[in-house]
Amino acid sequence: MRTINLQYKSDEPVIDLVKDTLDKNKQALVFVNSKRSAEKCAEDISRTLKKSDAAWTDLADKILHTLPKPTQQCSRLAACCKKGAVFHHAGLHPQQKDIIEEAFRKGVIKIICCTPTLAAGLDLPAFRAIIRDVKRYAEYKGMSYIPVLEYLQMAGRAGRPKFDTYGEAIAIASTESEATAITDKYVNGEPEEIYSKLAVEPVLRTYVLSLISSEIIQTADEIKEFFHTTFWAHQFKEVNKLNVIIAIVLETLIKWEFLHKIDEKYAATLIGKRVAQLYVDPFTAHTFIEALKQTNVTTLKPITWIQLVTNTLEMRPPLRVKQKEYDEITQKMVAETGALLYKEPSMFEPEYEDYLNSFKTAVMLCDWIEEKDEEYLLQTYDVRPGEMHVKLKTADWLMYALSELATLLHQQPILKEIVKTRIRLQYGAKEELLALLKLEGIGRVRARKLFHNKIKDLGDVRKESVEQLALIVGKSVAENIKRQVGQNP
DNA sequence: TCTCTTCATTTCTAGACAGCATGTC
DNA sequence: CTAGAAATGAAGAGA
Repeated sequence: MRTINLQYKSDEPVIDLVKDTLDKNKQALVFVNSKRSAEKCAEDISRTLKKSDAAWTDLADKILHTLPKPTQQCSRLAACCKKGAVFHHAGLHPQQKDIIEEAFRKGVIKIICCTPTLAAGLDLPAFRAIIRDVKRYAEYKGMSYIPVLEYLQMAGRAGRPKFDTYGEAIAIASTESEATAITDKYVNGEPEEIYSKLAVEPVLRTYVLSLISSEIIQTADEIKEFFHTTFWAHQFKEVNKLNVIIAIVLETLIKWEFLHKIDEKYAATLIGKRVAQLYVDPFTAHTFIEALKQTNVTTLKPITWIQLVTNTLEMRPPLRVKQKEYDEITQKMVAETGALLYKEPSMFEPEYEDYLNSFKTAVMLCDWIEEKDEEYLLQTYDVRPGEMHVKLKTADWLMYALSELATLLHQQPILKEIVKTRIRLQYGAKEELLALLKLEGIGRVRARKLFHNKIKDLGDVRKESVEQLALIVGKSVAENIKRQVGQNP
C-alpha cells in the first residue's frame, strides 16, 4: 500500500479521486453495487467536469442512435459521455457497450462507473480501480460483503501493463471500522473456495442425461466414477451426498422417460436423446412435454407459449413484480388464466411470488411482440435494452426447443403457432408483419413502414414499383427485396 | 391565498455469467 | 435483512 496525497478534499471521495486521476491524465474505473448507482455516479461526476471534446460529442451521438428511438437510458448515457465519463452495466445495449469499451481502450473516455460486470468479463485495464461499494444487496441477507474473489477481480483492473508501471486499486470506506474490515477481508484475506457449477442439481441433470445419451457412460458405477473425478467432487467433500443426488437424478430421468434401464445399463430414449441435444434442463423439457400433451383443452395464444418459456430455470431471474404493480399483474393473470398452461399455485405457496414474476416476464414479452418500443418497456417494466437482449436470446433458444418437442410429439397444428410466436419474438413484431419479415434486410421497423404504405405481403412487393418502394425503405433495400421476390429491379 | 423552494420523513428497491440449437406448412 | 435514491409531506419564503 502507498499513500496518495489528494489536493481535493470534499465529502465525496469518488469525485476527488476522479479529479485527481484526470489531472494526472489517467483513466479510472469506478465500481458500484447497482445499475442505478452506476448511472447516478456517472452523472454526478460528469456534472463536475467542465471540459468538452469533439470526440466525446461524436460518441454521444453514436450512443444516442444505436436504437431507432433512444430510450431515457440512452439519453442519460449520451449526456454523460459528452463530458467524458460514462456508466456501464448489463442493461446497456450490446452495441453501446462496444462503443464504450473501445473508446476506453483508446483512451478517449477517461472514467467509467460500472457494476462488477466489467471486472469479470472483459479485459479493460485502467490506471485506477476505485471500488466504491464493497457491499451489495443479497436476498435474505440485506447488504453484505461481496466475495473476496470479486474484489480481487475489480482490483485486478488497476494498471495498464503497456502504459503504467503500476496501478492503484482504491477501496472506499465510510468509517474506520469499515476500513479495517476491508483490509482484513480483502487486502490480507484469503479468497474463498470456488465451488464448481456442477453443484447445482439442474446442471447435474443435464450432464447425466447428456453423458448417457452420448454413450460415454452407461452404468451407475461409471456415472459415480465420472463425477467423483471431476472438480466438483473435489470441492464437495461429502461423497455420500453426491451419490444420493446422482441416484435421485437417475430416478427422475427414468420417470420422465428420458432414460431407460436394461440390465444395469442406462440408455437414452428417443426423446431423451433429443432433449440432450437441445441442451435444455431435462426438467424444463419435461414440463414442456406435459404442457404440449394437454393443449387441446385451452385457448391458445402467444402468451401460452411465452409463459411456458418464461416459467423455466433457464429464464431466471424473472422480472420482479413491484409493490405498485402487484394488483395489476394479478388481474392480468386472472384474465389470461384460460390461455395459460401452467396454472397458478395457491397464493399461500412460496412459489406464488415466483410464478407472478415469471408471468410478468411473459407479459413484457407479449408487449414486445405487440411492437412496443424499448423506451416503453423500460418505463413500464424496468427492463433495459441489454437485459431485453439476453431475455430474448434465451427465450428464442427455449422456443426452439419447444418447437422441436412439438414436432417429436406430432403436434403439427401447435407447432405452427409456436413457430409463429418464435419469429415474432425474434423481431418484436405483430403477426400481420410475418410475411414481410421473411425478406432479408427487413426487420420490424421497415416491415411496419411497408405495411403502413399498404404493402402487406410478398405479392404486394411484387406489384409495387421499385421507385415507390425506394421511397419507403431506400433504394438499395428496395432493389434487394425486389430481387428476393424473383424480379429484376 | 397561491406557488415555488427547501428540508425532513417515509417508502421502495437492489449484480451478473455460461451453456447451446436449426430449418418452414 | 441494509443502504441509498426517490417519493411524499410539511414547513417556509416570496409575490
